[in-house]
Amino acid sequence: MKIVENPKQTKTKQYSTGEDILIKLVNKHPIISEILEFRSLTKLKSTYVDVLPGLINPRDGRIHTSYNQAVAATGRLSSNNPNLQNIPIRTEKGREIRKAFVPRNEKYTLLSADYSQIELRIIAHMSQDADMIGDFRSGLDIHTATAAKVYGIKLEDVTKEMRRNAKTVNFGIIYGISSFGLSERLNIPRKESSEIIRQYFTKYPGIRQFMEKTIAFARAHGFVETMMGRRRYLRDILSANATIRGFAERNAINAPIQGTAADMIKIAMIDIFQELNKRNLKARMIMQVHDELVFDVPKNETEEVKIIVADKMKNAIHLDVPVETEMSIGENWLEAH
DNA sequence: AATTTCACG
DNA sequence: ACGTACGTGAAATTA
Repeated sequence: MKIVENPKQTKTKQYSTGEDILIKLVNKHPIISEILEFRSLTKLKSTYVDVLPGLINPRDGRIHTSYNQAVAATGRLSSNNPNLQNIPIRTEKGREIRKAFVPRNEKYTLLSADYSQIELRIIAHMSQDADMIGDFRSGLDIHTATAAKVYGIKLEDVTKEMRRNAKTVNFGIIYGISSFGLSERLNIPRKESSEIIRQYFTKYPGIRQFMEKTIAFARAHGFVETMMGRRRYLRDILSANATIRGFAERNAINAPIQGTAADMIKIAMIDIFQELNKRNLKARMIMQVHDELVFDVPKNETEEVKIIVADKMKNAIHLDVPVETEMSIGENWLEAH
């Protein structure tokens, strides 16, 4: 429609119309926001609403997924046929879909338990960064603490926008951030994003050292490891092509963190399974969504199961920072979350 | 069959 | 000069 100077194109020379691109064009033409709304609604309809009812098993009236243990390179599970690890939650209409996931009958309730900021806690532990460990130990809201450090202000002076930016930065750290990537996500100039990253590494020097050490290890050995010794091999870590090498370096940083979180929840799942059996409880672990476990629990077992789940999740792998979980129950998956 | 987009953590 | 945040799976579109 010629509403932008240099339209971004995909590698096959088509005009990019992904959400990130369109959002930047919302003010250029009234059609843009209509397209975005249409896209989000048709996504929900075609992927979930039109499909899931047909997948109900007539034998038991329930939907069954498969969990793959040897697909994700980091050690995470993946879920398919259908994927129950990407059920909507972020939009209002999406949340209606999540409400359809309910306990087996009226005597049962759904219990959801999830780890709080587990990957950041793991990077704090693995890097042994004194400041980040201190922030977690003092029970501070980590994104607020990061904002105060990066902007050089007091905790109480952190605005919502600053906290939101710091949260984006913290996520970026886990993924192997670049100033370009951060500038795109925060919609700020490269100069500003570079400055934020520079400040971040000044305040959390252990994090930078951990990243450098991890990449050096990958160069020397050709793989990186989680705390439990799970390896990810990185064949491109010595590539002469900077782009390809950059991907491998970000994988080197991310895999030990994401992979350790995967190890942790898997250990918790084994321990919980055994404990439920040992106590002859009727509660059943029915789903895993990377940092969350969902249980179908007889209402009279809820208090006992909550204690077991919290204990096994928190104590699966010891970290030098607290490991915290959030849990709640509900008449559907949205309420329980 | 490959690519693009978008749902989730 | 170049490309650019990690991990998935499913549906629609393109070639």
